[in-house]
Order: sequence, then structure tokens, then C-alpha cells
Amino acid sequence: MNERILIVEDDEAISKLIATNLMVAGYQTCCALDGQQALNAIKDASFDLALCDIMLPEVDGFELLPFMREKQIPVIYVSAKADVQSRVQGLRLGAEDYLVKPFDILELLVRMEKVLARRQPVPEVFSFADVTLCEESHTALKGGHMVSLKPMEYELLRTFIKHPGMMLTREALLHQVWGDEYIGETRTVDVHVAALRKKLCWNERITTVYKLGYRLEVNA
Amino acid sequence: MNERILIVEDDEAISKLIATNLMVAGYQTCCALDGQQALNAIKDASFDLALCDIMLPEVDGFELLPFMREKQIPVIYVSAKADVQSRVQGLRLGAEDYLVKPFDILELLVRMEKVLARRQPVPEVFSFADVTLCEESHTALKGGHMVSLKPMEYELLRTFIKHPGMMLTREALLHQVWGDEYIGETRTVDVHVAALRKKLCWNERITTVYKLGYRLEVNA
DNA sequence: CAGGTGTTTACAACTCGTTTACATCCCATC
DNA sequence: GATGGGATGTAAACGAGTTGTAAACACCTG
Repeated sequence: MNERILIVEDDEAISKLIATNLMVAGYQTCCALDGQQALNAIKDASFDLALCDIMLPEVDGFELLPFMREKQIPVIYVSAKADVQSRVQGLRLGAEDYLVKPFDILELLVRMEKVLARRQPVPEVFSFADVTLCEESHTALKGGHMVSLKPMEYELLRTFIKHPGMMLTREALLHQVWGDEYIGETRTVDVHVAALRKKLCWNERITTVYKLGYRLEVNA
Repeated sequence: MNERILIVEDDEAISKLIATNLMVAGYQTCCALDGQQALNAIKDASFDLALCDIMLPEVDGFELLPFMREKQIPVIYVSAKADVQSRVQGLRLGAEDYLVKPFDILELLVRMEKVLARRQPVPEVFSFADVTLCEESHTALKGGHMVSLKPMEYELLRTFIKHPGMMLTREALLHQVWGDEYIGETRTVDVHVAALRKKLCWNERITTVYKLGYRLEVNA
């Protein structure tokens, strides 16, 4: 969601037109008006996709591609160069797609979607100290060793790791882990915290804040 | 190398033209002149890619796509329908690309190359631990000994082996094994998992993730 | 209609979250 | 620094809900 798109296009009117449409479609955009600006942009920020004209001042679209590859940014060429040679060259160099101007904005959006969907979804991994949580396998590793956690323990641990060093009240934990509409004893939290401390040997890591709640300690 | 391409095209002249060019480029080809022939073709043989016209007698190109997806055959539409709506529809339905006739054969070849390169190189033989799946005979070998699996069990096992270590929800398994539009009890999954565990003595290998699903354990 | 396959059902077995009960700890107050 | 009342640690019991499993049922194919 909310992917960042780099638009490399020297014709400001077209650039703005694309940017506006992409924003309406829910993307974040950044415009570069020549190859040099594009290089600066990818140096400073990360992008999920680049729409790239070919005929550009300074550094042309083909020259740009190796740098995009290096940064793992997929490229769709959007060019007035309609000849087969350019299209073949663009695709051979490693672009994900090649659209010829004038193009339909809807087709651009669909082809962008397909390129973005193609990226392997990076598995979400939370880590803290020697403990790693892997979302896709739904497991916790402590020092490379698997620790089996019950659903509630897993959720609770995730909440702690999401807010390291923060004091979390029992009520906050109840809301985060159990959901807003949960009604029950706050002591339940204590029991699950105890289980976590035991399973992870985290008696020192998870400290009790007297009368208030718990905190995952950032230091030893 | 030497990938098998299915050409679905009712204009015999175009069909032959494409076929000739593909053969020169080193592909194996098979021509279907209408949708029905295409369905028969994918039933009997496996293909690495399908080039598909849209306006076809019997079953049109859009209708063909779900069957192609089921067989995991990527599709490039090659159509005279140049309107944006058709292009968007084709891509949205899941085609990998969409070329408008008349197209340049060189561009087609390059776009085909890209689609083929994109496939994860899926090994024909899936293996995990002491179990090997043989695609052709649709059987499993455990420690050199054959274990006879029913079709569903085989598919389920293949899904597990495709995602080792990943937690798979019952819903995910239903979608992968039974297909997207399957409607039925998620408990059905349990029954088949039980059968697999029994036949392969995998009580420890396939672990239950309480309330969520199952996981094929990477470690002992 | 038989044989084999997949699905649903029913119940047994089990898991986990919550609660309870009591031990222990903290700290404000004396 | 002793004391007491409230807060927290912890083990165990309970029950709701989930999973394991066999058997019944439905469906297709020949």
C-alpha cells in the first residue's frame, strides 16, 4: 500500500499529469526532470517503481537502468520512441515493461499494478535482542533456537517488540493484544507476561513498572 | 531451454507465421485454432507459455484464462483488439502481457523471454526430508519406499513442500489445493492433514498452529 | 452397482486462555 | 527499618473452543 513511484520525465506537463493521476490512485510520487535528478533521487530515497522516459537531458533512460537495477527498483519505460529497436532494447536491458506515448493512464495503472504485484513479498521479521519473530512461519527464535509460543504469547511478544523501551499499561496491552472490546481482568496480562518471561528467560528484559504496567528493557 | 509454447490463434496464416518464427528462435510450438482445441491441448500436455488471441470461435481468450491459471501456464494476449478496455481486462484477469496486432515478431520474442525468465525455476522433483514427490507418476517416495497417495493428499503434500517452514492457514490451503472458488468446510483440511501424517509418519513434521493452521517443520 | 475418492459429521481428546487462590514483593507510612 | 495493605508472581483448576479421528455419507466412474 501507498507505494512510492519515481517519475522521470522532462516534459513538465506530462510529468504533472502522470503525478496527479498516480496520486489519485493512491501512490506517493516524486518527479525528476532529467537523468541527473533521477540519480540524486534514488540516492536519497527508496522507491518501489520508476516510470522512466528515454529521451532525457543529461543522462538518458537507458543509461539510468543499471543504477535502478542496483537499487532493485523495477522500471517501466514510458516513451515516444515507438520503434521496435528501442522497445526491444529497453526490455532487454531489464525494464519490466515498455509503454509507447501517448498511452492511456488506465493501462499504465494496470501495468504498474502487475509489476508491483510481481515483487516477492518480503517476509515480515521483527527482532529484538536475541529473539526474532517470523510472521510467515509464526514462530519465535531465541538464539537460533525455536521457542514454541501459544497464540496469545506470540501476540503479546509482538506487541512488546513493536514498542521497545516503552512502558505499556495493562489496559494498553489488553487493547493491543486482546482487542478494543475485550472485557476481563487485567490480571490476565500478568499471567501471560509471566509465561513469556519464563519461556524466553526474560526476567530482566521485561520489567514491572509498579502500579502501572510492564516495559521491554532496551539495555541488558 | 526448448520451452513449449501454445499458440491459440484462429487465423491460420498468422498462427503459422508465429509458429515458424518461434521454431527458428528455438521453441517447441503447438497450435490451437479455437478455444476448444486450446482446452484439449492443455489437458493433454504441459506448456511453459501460451500466446493467445482473444476473439476466438467456441471459447474466447478471456474465458480461457482461468484454465490457464489452473495449469500454471502464463499467458500473453496477442490481439487485434487495441482498445484500452480489452487491454486492461486482459491484464487484470491475470495475463502476463498484452500485445496489439500487428506486432513486431522481435518484440514478441523479447516479451516472451521476459515472461519465461520470470517463472521461478520450479524443479520437477520436489523433495523434503526423506520424502520425494514424483510429478509424472503422481506418487511419493519415503526413504526409497513408495507411498501411495490419493490425488488430494498428493496436492496437499505438494503445497506443504512448496512452502516449507511457513505457517499455512486452512483457508490458504483450501485456496492452493482446492482452488479459489471452492466453498466448503475448513475441517476438510484437517482430515487430509491427518491422512498425510499417518501415511508419512509425519506427526512431528506437520505441526498444528493452534487456531491458525499447519506448518511443515524444517527441523526434525 | 461396486469400488474408490472426497466431504461432512460426530464425538473424543486435547489445548489454551481465564480465573482463582495464595505466596511473595513493593513501598508508603509510621 | 519495621509494618501493613495493596500490587505482583505463580501454580493449578476449569471450561470454552479447537483439533484428531473414525465412520457415515455423497459423488463420480466405469
